[in-house]
Amino acid sequence: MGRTQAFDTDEAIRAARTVFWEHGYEDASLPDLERATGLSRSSIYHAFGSKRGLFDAAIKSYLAEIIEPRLRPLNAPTVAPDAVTDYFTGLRAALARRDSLSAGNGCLLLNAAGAPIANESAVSDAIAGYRQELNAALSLGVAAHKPGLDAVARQQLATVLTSLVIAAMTLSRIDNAQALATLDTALQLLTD
Amino acid sequence: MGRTQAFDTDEAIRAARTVFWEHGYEDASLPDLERATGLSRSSIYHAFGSKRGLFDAAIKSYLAEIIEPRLRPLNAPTVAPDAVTDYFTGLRAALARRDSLSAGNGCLLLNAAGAPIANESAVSDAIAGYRQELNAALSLGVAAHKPGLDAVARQQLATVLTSLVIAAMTLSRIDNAQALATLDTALQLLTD
DNA sequence: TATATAATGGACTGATCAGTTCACAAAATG
DNA sequence: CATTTTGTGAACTGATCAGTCCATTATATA
Repeated sequence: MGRTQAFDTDEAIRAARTVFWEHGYEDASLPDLERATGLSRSSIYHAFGSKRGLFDAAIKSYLAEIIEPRLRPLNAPTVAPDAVTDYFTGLRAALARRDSLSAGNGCLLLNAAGAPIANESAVSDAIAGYRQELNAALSLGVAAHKPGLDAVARQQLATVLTSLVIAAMTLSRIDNAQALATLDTALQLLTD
Repeated sequence: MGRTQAFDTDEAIRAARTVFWEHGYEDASLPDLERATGLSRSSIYHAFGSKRGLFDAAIKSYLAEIIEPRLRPLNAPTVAPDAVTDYFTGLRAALARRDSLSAGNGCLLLNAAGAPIANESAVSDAIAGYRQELNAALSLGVAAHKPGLDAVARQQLATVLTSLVIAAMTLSRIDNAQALATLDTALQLLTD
């Protein structure tokens, strides 16, 4: 029996995820990733096969640990009436904390949407899937928050809210105030 | 008196603009730019100083030739009631033409928002300014389309429409159908 | 403790990057 | 037609890139 792996795989992925989040895929260099993970190049290649393999793992980690927890109340068996507004106030708070990764770097997935890596179908599928899931979750949240709405109006509002999220995350890097104002608009729409 | 410049500067910028639009700033290589413009490296550096200088020129060209013409009816001294809906049907048509640069590559500026080049303040200022102008123009269009709306509701609708545009452009690379559906939602909101 | 197994660090590869330099070609004036 | 001014292409520079490879180190078992 040989030695066992010294580092924690998930921890390494989290460290790499932060690098990709801050720099994007193409601008994240292997020295950057080595530094952040504390692993040497050969260990990275042994464990993940390639930079792409590590990025794919980072995407899965991002979905599971960043996106999914925030959407969980909206996907619960019974959805609280305030779950949608809670989602937006929570996201707003994250963007308002100027030192947070979300405030400074927006969304790992959406940032990739405009980059060359988005030409890889595995990546673009992940982004498109994320948008779909966000929309579906917000639609459930809207249904719980405004039970009187018919299906068409509910879907329309869900699409609007989804787009407000996407726009806010896109803008957060560029203009924090505009990003916060965008989320405030979402909250206004829900309290009208 | 020496010889005069043989190539058309604006034409060269347009060619470079297409390269940046398709590849983004960091992934557009100088050989790519040489090929597209038909200029040699030294001519590019002589005329534009650097890759960044050429990119800045491409941004200005994009704003002047792509963005501004589409917003012009919304910024006219008197705005037609249908100017907003025309804006969205026009943008939708561009995204529906699958071979168009917008359909395949979204927005040159918004793509840059998630890239490392967005850390340059000149670039992020241009993107933030574009979003502001889009919002202001759409607000004027909303005012002409729904004169009865009070200022708060008008600004709220303008922010929603702005975000729908941003989301649609962000998605166009990834999922054309979702991008078109996003713009359809904008048209629904305006005809309600 | 001997041995097998796997993690690891560092040197290396070939490609590509943005940017520089320079000798030469082209054209507008006198 | 000679001279001056400037545009231009190709070769070059040093840095950095992702990825490979191998000798060495560490550790879990028998």
